[in-house]
Amino acid sequence: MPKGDREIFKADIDDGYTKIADLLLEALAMAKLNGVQKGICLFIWRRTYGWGIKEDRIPLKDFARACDSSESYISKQIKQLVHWKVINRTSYEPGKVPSFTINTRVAQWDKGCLNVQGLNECISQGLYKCARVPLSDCARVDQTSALETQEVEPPLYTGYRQYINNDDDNAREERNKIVSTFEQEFGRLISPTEFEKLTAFIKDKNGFPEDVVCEAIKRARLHGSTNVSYVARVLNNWKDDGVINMAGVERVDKEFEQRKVKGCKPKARARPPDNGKKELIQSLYRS
DNA sequence: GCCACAGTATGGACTGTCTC
DNA sequence: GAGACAGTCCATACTGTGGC
Repeated sequence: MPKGDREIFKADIDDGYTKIADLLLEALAMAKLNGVQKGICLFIWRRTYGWGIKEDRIPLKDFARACDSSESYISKQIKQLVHWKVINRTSYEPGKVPSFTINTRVAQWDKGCLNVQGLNECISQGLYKCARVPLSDCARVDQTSALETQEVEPPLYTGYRQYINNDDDNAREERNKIVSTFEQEFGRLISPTEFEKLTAFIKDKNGFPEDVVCEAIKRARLHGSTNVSYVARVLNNWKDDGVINMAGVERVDKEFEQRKVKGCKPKARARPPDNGKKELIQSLYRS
């Protein structure tokens, strides 16, 4: 419920908030950018992550108003930020409004604007850890708990960050496939928790190949669900049916069609016990 | 096809602020 | 006071789009 605090310009997360990865905040704080350049970054965050999308078409006019600057100066600063790889201009045709995204791969930001080594040292030295016990939940927004499901604890987020920063080609390809499928189908960014839940199906001893996980995401979307629990249910059902790859998925589909033609009732699915969710979480921590 | 308009890109002159 | 830097303003060029 909106508190109406916006009317008196008192910020409150009940009136809306934007989920930003800590690493981006830490990098922006350290980046040697001028005021307008930081304003441009913040405005892109607001226009993209603030609405759960990866990129948005933003005209110079909007930037100029949001940053209280002129369009010509904004144009110059955007060019500089694109050159530094802090932001990406994903589509640009003269005469058309371009699309922008933030480059989440902070290591790619130009050395001229960010001391990556220094940032890494600050993180490892615990500079960004809160020195005091938080006064309330509002005083400390923990993205992994307050803004996500309450069942998740920091180790998952650490794993996610390590994964996001992983430069290994295979891992990057796997991440791209799952993350891009998720975000394309569900039209929103994947959260660390959701990411861990899905990759757990791959990391498992008898895990699925990633194309099966991607297929499950697409099935969920087809059935009107954008919930990762639905995806997990689909994958668990396939596991019960002995599916190990895409050929298995096709086999299960054919069997389903045949049962439908014969007029048989669909196979009853065993509902997981109430503690199933708890076990899933525990298994995530074990892996 | 022509024209007006919308939108971005760029360059240069200028001003204001800060530091040494 | 000089120099560096951030930022503004203006003019111009270019391209796409839509109306006639």
